[in-house]
Amino acid sequence: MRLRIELLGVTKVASFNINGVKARLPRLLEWLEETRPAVACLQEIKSQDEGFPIAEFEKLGYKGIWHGQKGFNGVAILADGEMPEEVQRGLDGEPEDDHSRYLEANVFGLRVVCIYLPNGNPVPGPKFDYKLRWMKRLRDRMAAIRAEEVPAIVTGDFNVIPTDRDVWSPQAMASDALMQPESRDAYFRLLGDGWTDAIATHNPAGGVWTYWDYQAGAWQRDHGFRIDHALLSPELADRLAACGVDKAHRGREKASDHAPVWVELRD
DNA sequence: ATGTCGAGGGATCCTCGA
Repeated sequence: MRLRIELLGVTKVASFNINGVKARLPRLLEWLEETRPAVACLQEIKSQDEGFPIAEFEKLGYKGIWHGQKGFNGVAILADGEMPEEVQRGLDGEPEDDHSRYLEANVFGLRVVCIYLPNGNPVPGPKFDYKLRWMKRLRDRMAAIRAEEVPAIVTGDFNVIPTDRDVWSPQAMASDALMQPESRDAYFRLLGDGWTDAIATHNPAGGVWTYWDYQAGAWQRDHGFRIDHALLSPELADRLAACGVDKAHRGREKASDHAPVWVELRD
């Protein structure tokens, strides 16, 4: 019998852009066993629904829901010993949008939203326009969740570098969609609506990265930035006990280009 | 200036997306 996390008085919710669930499976299973989050939100599973290896997670005691598609994108929510109750998949407002980037569920008394926000490069262009429209649609949905006054967390790969303190070199990234003023404005509008950026709150000086490119020796040089976030509703913000980045997992063999982020919420 | 992955289609490489 595993030590139940409830005994510790906290619920750990983690997010991990895994960059391919099949390619990453050994690393992902090892991360779940070592860090044992109550809830794990996954992005970029890059798998169709029928190819998602749920049986491997069930062996570790996790249950889950997922929203995949062929080739790229795809999100999932796993929970330790409890089946997430799905609330919504996909965002309203653009019926022709067939990207699998949004999954929302109730689990462990929390509303958990797992997102993979569009990258938006190159700028300008249709992909950047899509990113900004998607952020508007996300804001609308998050406002509706706020109105429900439930303890809620929106976590995942936001593909937004919030401030210059969140990137190793603002100059090197200046033309990137991740830190355009429009991207940042849309992100800070979410915070202005009452959501708390957990990692930023606990690390006001910045310098925390969640992503290091595979190219140009970015990991070895610590050329990273912070784009994976956990946003807490007012009902949850006061319950934030700790948060962090599992940075060491980025340095392992066959690692994702992202490191997991996590929060611990007092019960 | 450049440096890498993962998936998919169709082929022992190319394209796309990041």
